[in-house]
Amino acid sequence: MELCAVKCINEKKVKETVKTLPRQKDIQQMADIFKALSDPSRLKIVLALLNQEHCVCDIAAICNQTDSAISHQLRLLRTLKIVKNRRQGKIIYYAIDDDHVVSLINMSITHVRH
Amino acid sequence: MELCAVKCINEKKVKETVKTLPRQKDIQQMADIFKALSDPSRLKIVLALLNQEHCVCDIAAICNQTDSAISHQLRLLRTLKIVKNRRQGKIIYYAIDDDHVVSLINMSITHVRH
DNA sequence: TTAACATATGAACAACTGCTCAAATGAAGA
DNA sequence: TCTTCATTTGAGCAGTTGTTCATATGTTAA
Repeated sequence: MELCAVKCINEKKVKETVKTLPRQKDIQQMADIFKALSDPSRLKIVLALLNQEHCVCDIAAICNQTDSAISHQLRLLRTLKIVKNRRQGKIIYYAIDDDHVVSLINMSITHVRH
Repeated sequence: MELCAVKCINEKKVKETVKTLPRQKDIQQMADIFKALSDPSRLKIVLALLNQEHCVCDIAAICNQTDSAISHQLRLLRTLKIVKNRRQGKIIYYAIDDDHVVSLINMSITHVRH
């Protein structure tokens, strides 16, 4: 049914730029990583693990949150393969599992510090 | 009223890591930048502007969205100083205004491409 | 003026997010 | 076995987010 058609101001520029865009799938994947780091409490968890591995209840202490809240966030981070865990008896230790995320965070730290 | 106290497993590690954390204000600011890039349609806008400046309705064409939706997103990106705009008659051109964000995005592009 | 056009804005709303609470796992020691 | 402890899970919810729609603003040309 296509109506309208005449609307876009600079069709040439539009086509040029469209060519340079990543595939939608890749854009989604990039957004997913950024989203994982977009919540302050979740970012704080990742920042904490940047220093060294920690068990869930230590992370909760560091972040001033309940174990449950932390566990929910860790699950999300695990799904995105940003963190990994290992069990040692009753305790489960979490650590960073993605070097690219480390780079992203370090870059954003230097950004904040001008 | 402080109760509990005995709970944390490794108080030494906790204190160590707490020392390494950025200030809460900085964590919030980092999260804000990541949040700006965490929505696929907003990220697509920034990716488009990475190539060259565009007017609102061109961006809408590139992103397959209404002018209004794009305008709302651009306002948010402007508030965060990620994009800037200049007027030329009726038309308003938007462009990237933050080099750090460019670096972040380029890094995440190489990430997605392994 | 007036009309046409590009963009911005505000309200409304469905979808999503992060937290809490209660209950379930699963491992270790008594 | 039973109990304790660290962690996980699911439901429920308040708060937030992205979009749409209708309307407003501001610029240009007639």
